[in-house]
Amino acid sequence: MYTMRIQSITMAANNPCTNMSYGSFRSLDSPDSDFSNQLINFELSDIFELDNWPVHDDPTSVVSDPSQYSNYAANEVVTTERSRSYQDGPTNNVGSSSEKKEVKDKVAFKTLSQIEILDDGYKWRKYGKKMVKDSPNPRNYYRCSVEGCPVKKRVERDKEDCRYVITTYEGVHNHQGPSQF
DNA sequence: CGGTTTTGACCTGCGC
DNA sequence: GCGCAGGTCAAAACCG
Repeated sequence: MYTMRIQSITMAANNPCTNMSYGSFRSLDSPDSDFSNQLINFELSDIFELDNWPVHDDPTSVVSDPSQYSNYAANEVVTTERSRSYQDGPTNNVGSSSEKKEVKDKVAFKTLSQIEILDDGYKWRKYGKKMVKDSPNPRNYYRCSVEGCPVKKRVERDKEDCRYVITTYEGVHNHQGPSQF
């Protein structure tokens, strides 16, 4: 589990057809972390699908061309939790054949936005809403509308600063995004 | 009329 | 075992 506040996101080598995009975070905080104040390179498709790229302060100005995200300034908290190490490769198939709990790829980010439903390019269906214990704001649960797609997301307002919306994606889309190139 | 939202009930995991 | 909290289900309502 890594948590960091992003100073900037730089993308390079976009290929919308393959979702194989690379970029880097520059972290602002996490002083205890190795990530502090250094660039973290990642394969974009590891963390979120291209069409899940966070919408920034002005959600009405969603950029449809991923190349325009290059050097996009941000101030978001990104938390990733992954079931497998991409450095090690997808070889961890030995040992307990049936894991009791399947840990899925998970990424959360905080966005300054007046609206909670940010258009990330996918079609979502709401399936639940809950009040959470230590927050005055309800948490909304969404599932990808595409049949068979396991991706879910949770959306809630930041309890500390309700100007922010916290979005958590879980899982990886098993289909092309609705915006076919 | 079909897809989406709403919302109370139900399920499950966890701490005590 | 019990209670709590988070997550999901599903029927009814809603909407284009």
